Amino acid sequence: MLFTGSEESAAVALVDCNNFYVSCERAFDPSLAHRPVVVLSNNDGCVIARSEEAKQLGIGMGTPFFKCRQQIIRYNIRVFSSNYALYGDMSARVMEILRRFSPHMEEYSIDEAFLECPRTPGSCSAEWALRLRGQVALCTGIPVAVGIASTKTLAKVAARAAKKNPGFAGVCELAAQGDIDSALAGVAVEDVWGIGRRYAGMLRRNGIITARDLTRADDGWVRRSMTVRGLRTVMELRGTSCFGIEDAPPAPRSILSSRSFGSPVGDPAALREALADYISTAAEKLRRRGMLASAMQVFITTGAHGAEPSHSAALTLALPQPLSATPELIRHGLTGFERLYRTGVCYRKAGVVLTALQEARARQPVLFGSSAADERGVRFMKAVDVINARWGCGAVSFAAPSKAARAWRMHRRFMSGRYTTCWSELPLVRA
DNA sequence: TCTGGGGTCCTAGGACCC
DNA sequence: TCTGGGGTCCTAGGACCC
Repeated sequence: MLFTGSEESAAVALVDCNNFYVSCERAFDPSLAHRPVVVLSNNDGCVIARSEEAKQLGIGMGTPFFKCRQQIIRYNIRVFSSNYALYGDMSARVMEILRRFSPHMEEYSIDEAFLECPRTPGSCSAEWALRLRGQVALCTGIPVAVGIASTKTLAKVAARAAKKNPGFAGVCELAAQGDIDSALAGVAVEDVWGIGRRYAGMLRRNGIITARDLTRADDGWVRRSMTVRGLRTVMELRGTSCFGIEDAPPAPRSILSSRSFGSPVGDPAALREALADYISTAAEKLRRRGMLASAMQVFITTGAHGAEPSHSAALTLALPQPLSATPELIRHGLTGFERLYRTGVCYRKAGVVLTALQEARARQPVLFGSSAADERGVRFMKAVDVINARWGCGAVSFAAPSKAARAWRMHRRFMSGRYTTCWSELPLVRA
């Protein structure tokens, strides 16, 4: 191999936590080892994480809970509601360890990170990956797979191979073209990163079945039928890097907070209460990012399931000035709600999206109105955030009072403890 | 009875401008 | 019948990700 200095691009590693949510539960409950375990989405709606044992029993990703309940009982599968306080904290611990292994790292999702492989003389990438894997396991108890290749998309393929082959010890490096080709021939086109259900169907109808077939497709055709994103994916599979490692994540462009209700809700007072709650959550996230929103979208929907006619309504509101204060955002949001709500309709879900975001620092002073009142508002919200950080979320909250039963609150019937983020729920160890 | 939530990017098409 | 051309900005919708 001829090295040509700057043209030689560094290898990319994808570190992927195995069955992350299940692994988090197992880290605090050793009795779950080697047993089938699943974790459910919000509202205990569908299966979003499965242990290997559960996968082998045929529990599919995304299966609604009510559809696999019989299987769960029959095979004595352990079930958990999703515990994001726990998973988020465990993720932060894993990421902190990974950061020690590379100067360039992108936190890609709650359970994945892309790292630039440091090129240390005399030490190969696979050894580096094994050390990294050992550290994460030692410090957090979370098993990870590592895939190494010249592009992110190929690193994804490598990580899959690392998980699938027990002989690989959780690490797979794809470097030689022959290895890459045979790996791609074994990957179905729908399993390629960036190819979803729609594109996969279209590709299959055109005789493109595997990732290897895709590398041989015509560029112009790919560009026309799958946009430039699709073409970039194809280039990446061929070894040309198109997606860089983004170590400084760009500021978010929108912030969303929404929930499906525990049970359908028709009472407008209860809907207002739910919406106010979601707006509070979104506003808190907004302030934590040091940002302001100039527009918000409110929506309510009956959902597409069941025989009843579905009704979805959404409204985008331009705010009079960039805001982050919860009470004002609630006031505007509820004004929007009044225009959306239809009497007699039972809704299943509501939410809010904050958009047209900007840095709070870059804020223009208000032309009309009092900046002193503004200042007071900012100090007030800061105080509320501090209290909630100290005493737990919801210690101080903004009410849109309702006498209605809290039917909209989500179901979480199988919740484990917040072992790492709440003093009263620390795990007990017996001698 | 019971089907998640939170994001990004890209394109097409319309409004609007000169 | 004919009815400019070129550009920007915005939004909705569709695709994707975990």
